[in-house]
Amino acid sequence: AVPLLYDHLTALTLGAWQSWGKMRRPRTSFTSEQLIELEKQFTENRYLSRPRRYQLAQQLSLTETQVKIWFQNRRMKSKRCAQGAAEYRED
Amino acid sequence: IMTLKSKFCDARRKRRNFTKAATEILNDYFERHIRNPYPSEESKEQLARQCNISVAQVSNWFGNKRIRYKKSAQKEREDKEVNDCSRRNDVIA
DNA sequence: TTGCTATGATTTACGACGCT
DNA sequence: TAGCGTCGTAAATCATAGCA
Repeated sequence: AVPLLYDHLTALTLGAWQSWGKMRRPRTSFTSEQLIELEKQFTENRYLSRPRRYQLAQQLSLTETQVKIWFQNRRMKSKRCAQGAAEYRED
Repeated sequence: IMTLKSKFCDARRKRRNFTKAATEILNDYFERHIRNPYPSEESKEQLARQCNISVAQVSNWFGNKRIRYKKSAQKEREDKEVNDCSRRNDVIA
């Protein structure tokens, strides 16, 4: 089988990721302003509608995909925290 | 970096290294499954019990181990290449 | 005590697969 | 088929533990 340690480095390198169409976006670090607003919106509603996603992306200068993925990751994080807390109570 | 809010609810702040015994168990599993170092959920649970750490910590450990193992292997290959080149240059000179 | 490197945890970005 | 959901992970980065 050998799922071969996924290698993006070979494909990536230098700022050439946009030209080849299907390359992974380099990991960017969101600003604290972006994070604060994303968190605020997340507490309002854990799921995004298309209009809200578009508006938030515009407002924060992120792509809609980045906002969508951020919410997906954020939901996973909140789930991890919840089950971590549950585990702790069982001790 | 490190904004006020995250400063207090970040587990990075209070981490401890795992015990030698735990690290040995994890490393042993990794070496024995070096061709496919992806433990199943059940294996993770077993390792977690043996090491007295959480399943999430086992996942973190394997994630870190895989990428760092790969990087060290890459670096070793690069170094070897450089060595080969300079050895060839020595012969030429 | 200081400065580095090792190490555990967290953060972006996807691939794979699910469901509608 | 499009498209958003979860799950598991790669890779980069963070924060600090721990050692020379």
